[in-house]
Parts: sequence; structure tokens; C-alpha cells
Amino acid sequence: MQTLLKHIQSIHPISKEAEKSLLEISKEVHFQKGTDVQLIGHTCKTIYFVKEGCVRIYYFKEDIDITESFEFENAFVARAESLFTGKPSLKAIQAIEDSSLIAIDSNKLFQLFDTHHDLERLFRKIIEASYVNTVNRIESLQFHTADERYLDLLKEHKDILQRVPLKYIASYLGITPVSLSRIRAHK
Amino acid sequence: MQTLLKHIQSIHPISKEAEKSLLEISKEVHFQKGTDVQLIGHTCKTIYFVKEGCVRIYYFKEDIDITESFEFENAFVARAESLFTGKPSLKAIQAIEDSSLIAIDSNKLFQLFDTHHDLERLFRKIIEASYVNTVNRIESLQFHTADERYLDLLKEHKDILQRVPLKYIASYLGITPVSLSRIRAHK
DNA sequence: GAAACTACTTTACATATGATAAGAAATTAC
DNA sequence: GTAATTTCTTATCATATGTAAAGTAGTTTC
Repeated sequence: MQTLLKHIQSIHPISKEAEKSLLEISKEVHFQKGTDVQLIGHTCKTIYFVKEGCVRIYYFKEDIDITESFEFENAFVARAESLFTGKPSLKAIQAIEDSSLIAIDSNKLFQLFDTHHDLERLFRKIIEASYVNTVNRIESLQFHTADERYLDLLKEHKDILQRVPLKYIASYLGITPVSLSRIRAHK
Repeated sequence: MQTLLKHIQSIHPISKEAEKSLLEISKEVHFQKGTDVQLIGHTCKTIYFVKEGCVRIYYFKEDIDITESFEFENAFVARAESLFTGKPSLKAIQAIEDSSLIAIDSNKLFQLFDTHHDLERLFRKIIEASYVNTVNRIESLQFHTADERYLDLLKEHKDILQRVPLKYIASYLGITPVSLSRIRAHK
């Protein structure tokens, strides 16, 4: 749990009481490579923090598996569209490697916001940062070529090729595995 | 200002005192069609609420004008990547029609969060909703054809063709104006 | 260790989108 | 109201990506 507290500290320091309350609604969970952390159709009631390993959010479009996002160590993961609307999610979370996650009960967390103002601020900041990331990703998808997006991804996650199968990377970039192979061959 | 308060009410009701404080840091501003509300290179310190008219966020990629987003009546607009990081923005906000906006001083707003917990919650929810929107937009850019994206946009904003020039719509969809013309011709 | 399966690459062809240029339509300026 | 400017469309050609199929390499299963 120290990893989580340390990460939080770097975003927005919170009181000892808030830390204690947060830990009370958190627990460490483990998932084997390839297994689903959360299933399609399930309403998201948990926010995860990746302590070790990596996960992806994915969904199916007409039977094709599409990776929406990856998260590695020291990042939060949740299916925002379900967590913030209360509707069942069309997406799943899957462990790409054997992973240790810290699961935070979101309903209890939202309740804590009433008594711990600093916790709400912390999570506001986390959401803001995620929002900025997605806005940047839109820019990337809107006007960068697949080629540029591939190179940008490698720059940002230097070890992603060693950790994540290319087929997941392809759909994340918005292209087919065949097209990704072609791009890689031209380097 | 009633429009703003009414909109807020529908998201997360706040106390009379919070409303009063919010109005104290807000003022109505007017922009003529085609003029910039905020300039490129300027650090974003204002959150706007569109009372009337419509605006777009845009930037230049290699001299080409690209529309990142549109906002119409009853929506908030801000350049998130600058507002939440404090860095100068590479983007501008422009009025597409003669527009009446309500300008909220973001630094003062963030200060109010300390005394008005309900205000922070309101804006947390606003950010959450924006975040969900951008996640959905990624999905759209990632695996829908330009054709599908065009039809989706028309469905969501039925009057957009009457209000927004096609060249702005084209770059928003991630395609050239020529390509958009082609898509429209095939309907 | 052989068989089965999965991930990745390569090739050939089809299609969508980009780039450029020219013309038509609409809007703005005087 | 005409001229000038901007916006939009159409046509042509080039290029990137998709689809399908076959082959290779690596991994898993028993």
C-alpha cells in the first residue's frame, strides 16, 4: 500500500486520517496474465491502482477486440464511462501481465469525499490529469499518421514492445495488425 | 446569469452562498463572429460558459487550422491542457457566431473550492462528464470511418450544418474539406 | 517431442483518404 | 450591385490503410 500512498503524495498530499480511511476501503488483488479484472456488462464500482504489472481496457466492435488504453505501474485504471454514469460498461479490464492491483471501492470513496475534502481534491486532480491525457490522445488520433502514433507510443513507453503483444498495440493505434507490421518493416 | 445557475442546478445543486460567490467571480462577455476569445500562447485562466452562440477550440498543425472541439449553448469551455497544468496553451478559442459567454475566473474559482465544498463537487462532476465525452470521442476516432463520424455528428447536433462552416467540421472529424465534400456527395 | 495453436509477417488487391488544381457557389467589401 | 474574397465541390492522381490469404516463427498442450 505504500506504493499507492507515495504516488498520491506526489499528486496532492492528504491528511493522515484521509490516508487511513482510504486504506480501509482498499485491498490488494492479484491477477494472472490474460485474465479479466472486470467483465463486459459489469457496472464499474472499483477504481484500480496498478502496483505491479500492466492492464488494458478493451471492448469488442463487431467481434474485433479493440484496446482502448494501457496502464502500467503507478497509474489508476477505471472504466470512466461506467464509473461516472452508473451504467453497465461495454468494456472490460484485462491483466496483460501477472499483476498486483490495489482495488478501491468507488462508492465508499465517493462517500468519504463528504468528510475528507482533501480526498475529493486529490481525485479531482487525478481526473483532471486523465482528462488532459485523453484530450492529447484525440489530437494524436485526429491528425497524426499511424506511423507517427507508433513512434510516439514507443517514445512514451520504451518497454511496451517487450510487455504488450503487437495485436493490442495495433488496435490501440487505430490500425490493423497487418498495417502495424508494415509500418514496423519500413523502419 | 440565470442560464448558468439553471444549468448548474441540473448537474449538482449548490448552496445560495456558493451561488453568490460564483456570480461574484463571473461576468458576461460578448464576442463577434470570427473573433478570438482567447489567443494561442496565452495561459488559460478563465472557464467560459456558453450562454448564446457557439465557439470552437482550434490550433495550427503546420499552418493548417484544426478544430479540436465545438461548444454550443449551455456548455462549459476551457483549454484543459493549459487550465490544469498552468502552461501556455497551444490552442485558441474562437467565436463561430456572435456569442454571449459567461467568464469565470479559474484561480478565484479554485480558491472558492476551499470554502465551498459543494462548488468543488460541482466542478468535479463537470470534469467527469467532459472526460467521459472525450473517451467516447477517442473510440469514435479509433474505429469509426469518417463517414460514420460525420453522421454521428449530425445526429448529435442537428443544426450544426447551419451554424458551422464545413471546413471546421472537416478538421474536427479528422479529414480534409475535400474528403468531407466527397462523403456528403455520396448521401 | 510432435501436434495444435497463436502471433506476427508478407503479398496481392481493393478502397478510402490525401494533395493539388480548377471551377462553382456563397459571402463580404466597397 | 459589382468586384473581390472565401467556401465548397468536383476531378485526377498518389498514397496509406483495409481485407484476405498464405507462410513463418514461436508457444502451448499433451
